[in-house]
Formats: sequence, C-alpha cells, structure tokens
Amino acid sequence: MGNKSDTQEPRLQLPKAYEFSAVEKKWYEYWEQQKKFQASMEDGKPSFSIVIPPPNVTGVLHVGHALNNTLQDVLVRFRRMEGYNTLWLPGTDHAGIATQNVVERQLAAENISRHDIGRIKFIERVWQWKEESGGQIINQLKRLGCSCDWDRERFTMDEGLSRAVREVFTRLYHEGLIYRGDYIINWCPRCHTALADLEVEHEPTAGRLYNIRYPFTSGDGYLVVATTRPETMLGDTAVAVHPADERYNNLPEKAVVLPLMHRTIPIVFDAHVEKDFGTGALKVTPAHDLNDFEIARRHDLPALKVMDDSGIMNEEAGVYAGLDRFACRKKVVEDLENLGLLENIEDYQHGVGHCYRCQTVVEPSLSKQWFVSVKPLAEKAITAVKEGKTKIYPKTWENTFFDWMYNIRDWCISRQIWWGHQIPAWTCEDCSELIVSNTDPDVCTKCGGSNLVQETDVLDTWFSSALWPFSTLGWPDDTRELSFFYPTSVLITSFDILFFWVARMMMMGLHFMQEIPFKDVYLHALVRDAEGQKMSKSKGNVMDPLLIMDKYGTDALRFTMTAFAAQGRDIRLSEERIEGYRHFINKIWNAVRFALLHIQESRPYAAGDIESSSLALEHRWILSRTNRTIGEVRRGFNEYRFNDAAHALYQFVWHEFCDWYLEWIKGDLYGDDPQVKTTGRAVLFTVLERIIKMLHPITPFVTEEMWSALPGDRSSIMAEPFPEEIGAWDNGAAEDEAALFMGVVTGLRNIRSETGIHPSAQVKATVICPDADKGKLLQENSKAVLALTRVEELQILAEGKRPRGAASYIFNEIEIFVPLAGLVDVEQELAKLEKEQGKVSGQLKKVEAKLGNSKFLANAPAQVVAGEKEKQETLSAKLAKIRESRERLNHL
RNA sequence: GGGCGGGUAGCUCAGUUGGGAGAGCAUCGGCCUUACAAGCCGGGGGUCACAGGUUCAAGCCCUGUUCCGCCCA
Repeated sequence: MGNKSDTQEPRLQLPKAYEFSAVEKKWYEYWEQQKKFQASMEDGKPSFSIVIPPPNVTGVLHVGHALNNTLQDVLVRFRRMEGYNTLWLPGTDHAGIATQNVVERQLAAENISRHDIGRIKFIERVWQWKEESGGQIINQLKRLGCSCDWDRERFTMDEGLSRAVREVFTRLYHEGLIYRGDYIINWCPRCHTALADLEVEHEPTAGRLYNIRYPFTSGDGYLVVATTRPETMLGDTAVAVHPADERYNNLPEKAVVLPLMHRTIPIVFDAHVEKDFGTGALKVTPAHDLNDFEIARRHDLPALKVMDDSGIMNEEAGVYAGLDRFACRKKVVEDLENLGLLENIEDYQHGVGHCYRCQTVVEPSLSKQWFVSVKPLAEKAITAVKEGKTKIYPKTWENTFFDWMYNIRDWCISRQIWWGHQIPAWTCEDCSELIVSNTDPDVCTKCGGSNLVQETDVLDTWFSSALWPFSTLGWPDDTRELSFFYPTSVLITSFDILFFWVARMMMMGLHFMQEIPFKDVYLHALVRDAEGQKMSKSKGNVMDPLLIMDKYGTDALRFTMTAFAAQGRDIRLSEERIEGYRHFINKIWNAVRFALLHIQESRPYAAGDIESSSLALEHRWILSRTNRTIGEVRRGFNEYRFNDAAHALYQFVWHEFCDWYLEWIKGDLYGDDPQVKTTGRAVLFTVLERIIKMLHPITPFVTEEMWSALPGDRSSIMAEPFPEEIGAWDNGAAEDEAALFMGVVTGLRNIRSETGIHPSAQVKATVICPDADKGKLLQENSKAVLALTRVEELQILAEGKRPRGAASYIFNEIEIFVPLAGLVDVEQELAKLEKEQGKVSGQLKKVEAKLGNSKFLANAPAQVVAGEKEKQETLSAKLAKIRESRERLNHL
C-alpha cells in the first residue's frame, strides 16, 4: 500500500484478470482498521448524514438490502470525497414478532414454550440468541463494502434507544396523543398479538359468499344476509338495512331470530349499509368486524366475542365452542343447510387479510389496545412535504404519501408479545389508577400505594423505528451529533415501507425535533427476478447476494445495482447482467494495466501540468469528454439518478477511453518523440486518475486496488477529492474534429470488413475531402488513421479522380476508397449504395419538407432552423456523392 | 370500487422543460492486432400498445380504448 519506489519496470505485476476475492478482504480490513468510515465533526464543513434503514436483527442479506445499501454507500462515499462531514449510521431493528418467532421455534425444538420459562427467562433467551446469532447481516453489509461508522452501530432495544422510546410514549400520552381503548383490531391467532392495519396483507382469495336466511320471529318469512365468514354469525347482534332501501320500508317485524343460536336480534336502519350489495341486508357482528363495530356503536348494540385468541370458538358460540374457526365455518354451513336456511352459495373473489409475519388469516377482533392518535401528527408531515421541506424522489410517490396521510387511521401500537419495549404504563392495584411514566414508579401517584403492575404489552417495533433518525443520535439528550447530523440528508429505502416507516419517522421527527428527519427521501424499486416475479423463499427464485459476490465480485454486484436503479421502475435482476458488469470491472482493470506499462515515474502528473489548448486532438478530445463525464456523474449522484451516473461512466470508460483513446495514443506512447510521449503519459494519467476516482463510490474495492497500484505515494482513495469539471477542458471543437476522425476510421474499417480484407493485410486508401480544413485535420492525424485501420498509405485529396476498382464508403461529404487487388464486387457495392441512398434521401425529404414549410420557418427557434439547414447541406452532399458513385460503378 | 405506474429493438430497459429513436445483453460476419477472448472490429434489427386531438414539429402534452403490474378499500 502506497510508498512505491522509482523503477523502470512496472512496479506491480498486476494479474491479467482482476482477482477480487483477496482484494476485497484486504481493503475492507484496511478501511476498518484505519477508521476510514468514522464520522467527522469539523466545524465549518457541511454535513452529510444518512441513517441506515435498520434491517431486522434476524435478517440475512437479500438483494433488496444489496440494492438499498449500495445506493446509500454510493452517496456516502461520494459526499465523503467531496469533503463533507459524513456520517452513515448503521444498526439493526429488534423486529419484535419475527425475533420472538425465531426464539420460540428454538424453544419448541426443546419441547418447551415461552410460557414454561416465563417472560424474564424468555427475554434473556432472546438476548442470548441476539448475541450469538443475531445481526449476521452486519457482517454481510461489510462484505458489500458499506462504509458505515461502525463505532456508532445501534440497536432499537439498546439502552439509549429504549430511553427515547419511553420518553416519546410518555410525552405523547400526556399530550393526549396516545390512548387506550376497546376497538376492533387485526388479531393474528398464531402470533397471538394485535397488528396494525398496515401489517395485514390483503390477498385476493377465491372464497365463497354464503347467503343465509334469518327468519322473522313469527316464523313467517325471512331476511337473507350475505357473508364470507358464516362462523361469525354466532356473534351477530343485529341485522342492518339501509333506511332508504324500498325493499325494507314495510318490514313485517323489526327483529329476526338468529339461526343456530335461537337468539332474537333487532333489525336496525343504518345509512352505512350498501344497498347494492347482495340483498342489501347486512348481518352485524360488532366484535368481529370493523364496520359492524361502528354500526353497533351508533345503535347501541352489544358486542359478543365468539372466538378466543387462538381462533377457537369460545363458550359464546354455544355448541360450536371448541371448534377451530374454519372447522366451525364448515359445521355452521352444514347445519344451516340441514335447516333449510342456506339460500345459496356463490363463488366470490375477495381480499383476505393475512399476518405479514406468518401469513395466518387475520381475525378482526374487539380488543383493548393502545393507539396513537395520528391525525394531528400527520398534518405536520403533509405540510412538510407540501412545502418542500422534505422532497420525495421520485416525485410521483408524493401523491401516494398524501393519499395515505389524509386517510390515516389511528395506529394500534400495542403487541401481545414479550420481545420489545414494554409499555411504560402501570396500574395501581389499590385504586386502579393508570400511571404512565418514563421512569419506573415506586408508588401510585394517586393513592400512594405500592402495588403497581406494569402493562405486559410491548410496543410495535415500528414505534421505535419511527424515532430512529434522532434516537440514534442521542435524543433526548441535546448532543453534538444531533446538531451536526439532524436533520439527516436523505433517507434511502424501498417504496414498500413508505407508510410503515417513512411516514411515521416524519410524524415523530416533526413532533419531537420540530424539524423534519430528512431533507430528501429516495424511494427505490423492488428487485424482482428476471421474469418480473417478486423474489421470495417460497417461490425459490431468490438470488443470494452473497453467492453473487462470491461468483462475480462485490464491485460487479454494486455496479449492477447502481446501473439498474432507474427512478420509478422495478428492477429485474438476472445473472447475465451482473456478469456483464463484471466484464466492465475487468475492462477498467486492464486499462490500468496498460497504463502502468507506460507510467512509471513516481511523480504523479498534476492537472496543472496540462496546457489543454496546445494539445494534440486526441488529448483535447479526451479531456473534453472527461469533463462532460464528470458533470454527468456528479449530476447523477446529486439528483439520485444513479443509473445515469453508472451509464455515463460505463459508456465513457469503455467506449471512449478504452476503445478510442487508448488505441489512439499507442502511437504516441510507443513512438520515439520524447515530448509526445511525456504529454501522452501525462494526459493518460490525468484522465485515468479521474476515472478511478469517479468510479470509487460505485466500485470501491477495485478502485482502491488500482489506486494503490498507481505510481506515487498514496493513501486511500477514499480521502481523495471527487473530480471537478475544469472549464478549460471543455472543447466542443475538439469533439467535432474527433467525430470527423472517427468517421473516417470507421469508414475504412467498414470497407475492410465488408469486402473481406483480412484484418492483418495492409492496404492503401484514398480519402477525398473537399473541405480544406477538414482535409488538413485528417492529414495531421493521418498517422493515427493508419494505425487504427492498418492502412499503410493514405492519400488525402481535395478533389481528384476516383480510383477505379475500389470499394468505397461515404461519410457525409467525404469519400473513402480502398482499391482492391482483385475485382470489386460491383453488385455488392451497388446494393450497399442503393440502400444507403434510400436511407439518406428519406432523411433529406423529411428535412426539406420542414424547411419548405413557412410555418416551421416562422415558428421554430432560429437554432432549430439553422440545425435543419445544416442537416440539409450535409445530407444533400452525401446524396450527391452516393449518386456519383453509383454512376461510376454502372459504367465499369 | 378508488388510486398509482407501465406498454419503446429478440430480451431487459434508458429517453429530465416537445426539435435528427438509444444502451446493455442476445444475434450475424470477421479477427488470438504487443491492456483485456471476461477481448477487438464491422453489421442487421423498432408503425415508440391502439385511436383521435393540440402543435410548424409528439415516444414525450391532452382525450379515449386496451393490456399488464402494484397499492388502498
């Protein structure tokens, strides 16, 4: 590393192909050991900060993480090179339900349940599990090259964050924004806990709609109600119809008998009922349906729970008690059928809620839970986005965000599990006082008694995640970190947790910090497989990023992720693409190997050494292109257009720097003019350094390795300033001239290829170029033309006799000829020309139509008109040449 | 049912205030040319879903149709 000595031999024998495995390991260890990722807090420097979306502590790296963290690292490394005080704060999430499930499974293997060992022992086991096997993903993020400040790694259950959680809960409670009450919540009968609305996934399910007759009390006639969950009828306490529904205007009775249960229940009139659905009569089960619950409140109906916490019918279900809910459904339907009370059964497609953790069908159920009253918090978040204080990229997500925020419902935050932040609320057993406090109370604040029992529920994991941007920086203490790094610069995450997390962070940040938690939100797409399917373990189409890194190298994976991260679209990942970008890594690797054959001096050439205006065309051109690329890459990074940055680099490095520039300067480097040689080396070195630096945020490992191989004493590339555009390098004229040069070279190559001249055969060629300046330019660069086309003699004429028996190529007004030793294939030449003529005259017609249109001339900007005129000239010159050539060939 | 996004080359996708349709991969032909065969050179390939409209000019803006995907209810 660094410290190269001066020698005439290449200082490092770089292997022919880039060998990533050892390189990646070496440099990551070096960076970590040298504390290269440590956040700096220097006064006077701007700050750039990102908090990681904390992966679940149970998590293992999947491609979504790979994408998410690659993009974060790209930005962080870019800003670090730009000289910001840069912090990327890592950590993990305690993932309440998921983690508890993991440890419960462990216990199950030992044939014990968490209830056997009790809460305290269980939580010890979870911590033990966390210490031993939790947070694997942290090492995997290191493998991915993430430059997080690992000394600041946090965990949502650690002491500081737990303190923040208590503080927030207590304050919100005392502000009246947290309350406890009986409401319908989503209950997972397997996890035995309440879930937030968001934690329920609705999956379209082919179900059945059962139409059931509810007889009037007289036994004469009946109402038909429809339900997809017949078992819930056991808990019905009314039937509802719309007050304006004519069918029910003159009902004979105001009550029906609930079948199976033989209970008389009232018919109520409620405007909520959908008249057009089924018969327009709705069974009301207040304890097991949200809408029914609300109807029941309006009509003062009782709520009757007929299921227990495991989805087993309880004693209120009469003879059905003890049956599982689905078995009960079957039995209920059978019994109704036998009683002649089943009108019919229809096939019915509807969305069924499933637990997002275990996929069990969720049961809406009446339950006493804790809620956050989110409306007042949401308003501030909406305003912050409306006013542009927080910008969402891509902008289209703003609508989704607003829509959700406007329709937000109170957030159920209590969970009936053990692993998590236990709710800081105590009930006094003596006087029933509820005490909420951020410190454990010893005595009742009301009666002074000491029989206090803490709430057993824990908080939704997302409750603590919502505080992440400030709790990780030391809140509620007033820390230096907060003043430097809050609000954070950007949050990078996947759109699917916009509501789960982003919205809630916004609400909490604004409420407790009086300031947005992040200035920008970049929502990236979901990674899918090559067929567009969401990757999932059950489908077996997951791509393991660790295996990908083993096979293709981390940098190839990272480049792929960056190149794919176009705004607003899902990513279809396939191995071929990754392989393709590995080739790119190898390409730049070999470019460096080539450069090192020629650059051996220990003194690096400085940009100032290059007087760009006096340079040869190839150098003026590549410097101008370098400049443009710098601009494009910077813009890409600045505007979260990651794919633009990656593509600009790919295109420039491969197709301009390698394909053209390196080949072009070989003549200089292998020639014997010392001045030309020195200049060539200096420009080569200058451009190469910039390329490596620009690539570094995307491909950190290979660039660090290449950087260290360059001559000169070098420390890590991480600390190098990111390349900036240099005004003097912009050179549109050089780019035009290079285009001319390349056109001629391409023309000559085309002739060779089309006429089957062997690549190693030397030929003579003639170029007829009527424009004197262009001819002069070609003359000046003729040596390079020869070298790039394997032409041994090139004649450049302004006018003259076209050679007989030559293959030709027409490049604008320039004609290129290669005399053929044998006979020219006249037919082939004519066919080629004919085709070309068709193309060109078609283009010309379009242009002339425009120029012949007075409205176009009157309305189009002068610049556009001038462009069209120029196009017309070029095309007609070319067309004339083609015609002449055909003429000549016809007379052969 | 409501909302959002998409339909561009064989495949995957770019295309940023409307101004000559692009890339990667694949494909075809030729090359071991002294950094790289994980490579080099050359070529072919598109009615920009469909139908209207606005405009001198539409892949891009507007309207409608259709197909696909996602989110919410």
